[in-house]
Amino acid sequence: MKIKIKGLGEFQLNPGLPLKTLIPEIKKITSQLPIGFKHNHEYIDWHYSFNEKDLENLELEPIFSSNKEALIFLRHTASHVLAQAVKELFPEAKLGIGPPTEEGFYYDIYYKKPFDEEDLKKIEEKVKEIIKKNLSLERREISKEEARRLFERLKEDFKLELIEELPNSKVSIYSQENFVDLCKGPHLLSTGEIKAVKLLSVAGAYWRGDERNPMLWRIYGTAFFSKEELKEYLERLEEIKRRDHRKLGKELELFTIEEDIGPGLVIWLPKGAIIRNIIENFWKEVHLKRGYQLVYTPHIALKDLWKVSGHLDFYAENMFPSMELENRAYQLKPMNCPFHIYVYNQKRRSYKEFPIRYCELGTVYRFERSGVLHGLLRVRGFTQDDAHIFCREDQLEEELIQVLDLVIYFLKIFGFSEYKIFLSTRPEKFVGSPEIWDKAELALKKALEDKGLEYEIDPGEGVFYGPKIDLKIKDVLGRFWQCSTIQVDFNIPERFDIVYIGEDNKFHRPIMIHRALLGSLERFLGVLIENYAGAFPFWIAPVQIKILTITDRTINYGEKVAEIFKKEGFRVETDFRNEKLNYKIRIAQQEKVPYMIILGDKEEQNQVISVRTRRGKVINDLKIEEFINQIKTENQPEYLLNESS
RNA sequence: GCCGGCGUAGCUCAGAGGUAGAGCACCCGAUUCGUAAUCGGGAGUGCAUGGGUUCGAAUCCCAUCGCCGGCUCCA
Repeated sequence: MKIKIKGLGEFQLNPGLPLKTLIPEIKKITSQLPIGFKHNHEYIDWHYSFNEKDLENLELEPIFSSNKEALIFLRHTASHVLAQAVKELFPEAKLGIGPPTEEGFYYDIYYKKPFDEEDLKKIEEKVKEIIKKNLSLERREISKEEARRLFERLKEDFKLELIEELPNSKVSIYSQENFVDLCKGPHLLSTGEIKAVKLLSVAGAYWRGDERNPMLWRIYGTAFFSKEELKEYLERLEEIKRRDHRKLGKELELFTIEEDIGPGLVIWLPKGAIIRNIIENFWKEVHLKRGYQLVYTPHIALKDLWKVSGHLDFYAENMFPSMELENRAYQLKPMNCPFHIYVYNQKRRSYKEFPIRYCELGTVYRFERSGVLHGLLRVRGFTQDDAHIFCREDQLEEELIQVLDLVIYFLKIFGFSEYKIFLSTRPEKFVGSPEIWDKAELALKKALEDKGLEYEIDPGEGVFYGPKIDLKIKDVLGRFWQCSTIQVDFNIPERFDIVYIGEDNKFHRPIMIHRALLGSLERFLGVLIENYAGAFPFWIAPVQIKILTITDRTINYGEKVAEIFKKEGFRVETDFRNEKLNYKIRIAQQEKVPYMIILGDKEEQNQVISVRTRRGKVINDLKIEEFINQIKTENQPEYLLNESS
């Protein structure tokens, strides 16, 4: 039978024989063997064999080591090597699952005691030994019955559980040396193809992610086709550590989370608060321009409000418990929506008024389990850049498009031009009828398609009152963060029975869109800190200019210059201390101040300034007005947008 | 919440049963020095909190709180 390989031609392959029997033949054509293949979105490795029926019209797409997908083969095999190493060192260990991931691979393994650093070291050595032996892998398809017997003999309880859930009557197993694992592949030809591997950490993980199940030990590692790539990856990890917003937040005095105040509760220090203030002002300005109306609402409300809204039925586990006063129960707000309903309800609404857009930087409190808190990215009190849009059904799509437009505008301003978009559909616990949900989901879909945005469906991940679009933004290091969310809601308007008078003089129910563009200011600022590595663009830098004197003689001139810049509205600090210039530059550099103005006798004589940027560029003898003009443009939020386009 | 690790001056960290230390920051003094750390001096912590073991605990044990890495969950 013939088999086609894209770009390499046709080959004679006998049914039942693995692809790797073709290697001598293929080597005649190319010196570079593919790592594996792809067919109809499925990965196929050299160990696959086909029957006659499979082979009809089969054309494989080769995957070479330069292709990102080749890493899946590599890392999957690396995880098997890891499992083999653990089994050799700890024969009683029981294997869970061991898949490749975005960045590497892991294997979940049950053992009577946790693996510590020492164990990890030993395991890594063993892994390297196994790689060095360059063991060939084998793939076999066996019946479920046979698999059951095999893994019973091996006492692999978790594998037995997996076998029972596999849909086909046959399952595949991969082996190397005396190690065998239930696995659908794909894998490398042999362990020696793993050129660089490193085990990174161990952590507990529930079997199948369910907290009712026993806990296994998850060993994380990563692997590459070359040592250089591994080195690059490890350097990237270092870079991530350097950019950690918790570390930078402390160093740059942006915010603090104090044990005495409470976990997940943020204090904005002056330097962080000014950034937040600048962003908030910009945000308000843009919203007012785009037809939103600004409102303010309280932080607590009577418990009954949350009964009506459905939060107490569907969201209670995320809410702080209520407090009683004068026989009435109050509730700290986890969302702003019910309040905006009351803004809407201030008067009888006409169809002519729509769309009505209320926005608020609303601070909400949500109870998050202690183990999930993480710096600014996951907190218990946060301020959403929230808005609720009330509109008619015929306006829904247009409004959604405008919201998408606005969110893309905001993200661009902050340097985020890439994102992943998810459409989250109806969850298990929901309010309203399935028909209404379908309608809402369709509206979101249409808006995305109108804008030509690609998206993935996230089944069952909607909020209890409606489906949503989430945007995950990609930062400079290629990591994704969820910030923006756009939600359609047909339900809460119904629960609060809000209406408007239509053209037909009858009551109608408006539709509500909930949306947060930056998400929460806390999380967004956390992401911003990491994205800019603390070196904020000029318009949001807490200190924009630092004035450094060379000797005490120029302090007077320094004060004069500082005054000029302050009067122009720039955020200026001075360092007139009796220290060497080098020292002052070093400090300003560490504070990541965009511009240092350096003043000595020469500058004073000519009434000019010397400027040093935080990137080390020096411009001597600048006229003050000239520099002011330059930084005035740079002080605009849209400055970077225009620069890059 | 669960699993593992950690918790020493404002910050970064050393000390691992014999009574607490370094660098930076801070205060004082000298120096007035042109693009990433000038020199000298001084003050400051009783080791997250509570309990226990011991002649003696920052060091060992237990509990609580918090943080870190994961699991689960989310803006």
